Amino acid sequence: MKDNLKLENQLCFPLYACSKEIVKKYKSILDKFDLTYTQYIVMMVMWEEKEINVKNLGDRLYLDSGTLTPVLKKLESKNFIKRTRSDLDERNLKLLLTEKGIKLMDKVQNVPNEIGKCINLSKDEALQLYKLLYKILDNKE
Amino acid sequence: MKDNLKLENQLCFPLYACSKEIVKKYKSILDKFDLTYTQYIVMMVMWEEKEINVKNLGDRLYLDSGTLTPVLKKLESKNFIKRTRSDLDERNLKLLLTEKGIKLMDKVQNVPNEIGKCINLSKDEALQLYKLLYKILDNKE
DNA sequence: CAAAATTAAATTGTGTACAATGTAATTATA
DNA sequence: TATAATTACATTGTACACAATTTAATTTTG
Repeated sequence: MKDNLKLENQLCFPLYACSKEIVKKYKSILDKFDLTYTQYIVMMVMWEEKEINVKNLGDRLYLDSGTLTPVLKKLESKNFIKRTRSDLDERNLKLLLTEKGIKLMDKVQNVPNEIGKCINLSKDEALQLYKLLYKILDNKE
Repeated sequence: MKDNLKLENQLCFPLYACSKEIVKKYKSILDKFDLTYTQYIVMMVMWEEKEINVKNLGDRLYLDSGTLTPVLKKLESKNFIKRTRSDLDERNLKLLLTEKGIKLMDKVQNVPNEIGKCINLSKDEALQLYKLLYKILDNKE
């Protein structure tokens, strides 16, 4: 058997496995805030943008409406966001933070720190990794 | 707003996004072999091991029986593997390659190469990334 | 040795992901 | 300006992914 099909020689497998393991870690941390990882990254964009439509949100998160629609409905049912159609263009769904959604930001302040503790990389290594990942991502557009 | 909750300052988000984008790329390449990405990495382990049980397969792939059972049934229905209980310990499900499963290895020889072309990293950068990812993974055990 | 504990898979329920398609609103064009 | 093309979002169908539970087989222990 040639080595090129061995799992240990793949670059993509550790990427896939690592992503899953870290999302799993997030789950254990986010549970107490009644958030999933996907809901959490949606909220991160909301805290930055205050107002955004599904299309632009999807562009930021590399997700499409098929994934986002149910997630956004869930976040609305939890009263973290509000969903209303734009007046200017009724195709656009305007996403807005609620009071509860704004308050959530304070509550999760320590999440990035907690996650950081689970990843045993030095500051320099983390930065290296960050740059390599964005180099791949930027190429895919 | 503090910067610690900005999406662009997270290390985990590009990991998550990158993983998804690459799996998507795999999908387009693996389609012609009637394989999904998950089925493909299961087959990679099978080609290496010839025979393995679900538990050990899951340890290799960071997947549990809840995920693997339906994937393995699918691979069996496509005649790539055979599933039989072990004689020595009936709790163990013995996974074996079929003739068709062995032949599949030749057909996908070029997949790693095709994927490589989608990732614009130098050999050195790819190795760096590989090491950083396994450093995180090894810590999670 | 019999009951308890452990182990391996399977099952169930929830939540993504994404391709493909559908629908309604808006924009471009003949 | 009516129709065609495009756009934004929702829906449908398929395939993971994982926590929690169940079931059956094996091992440990009192």
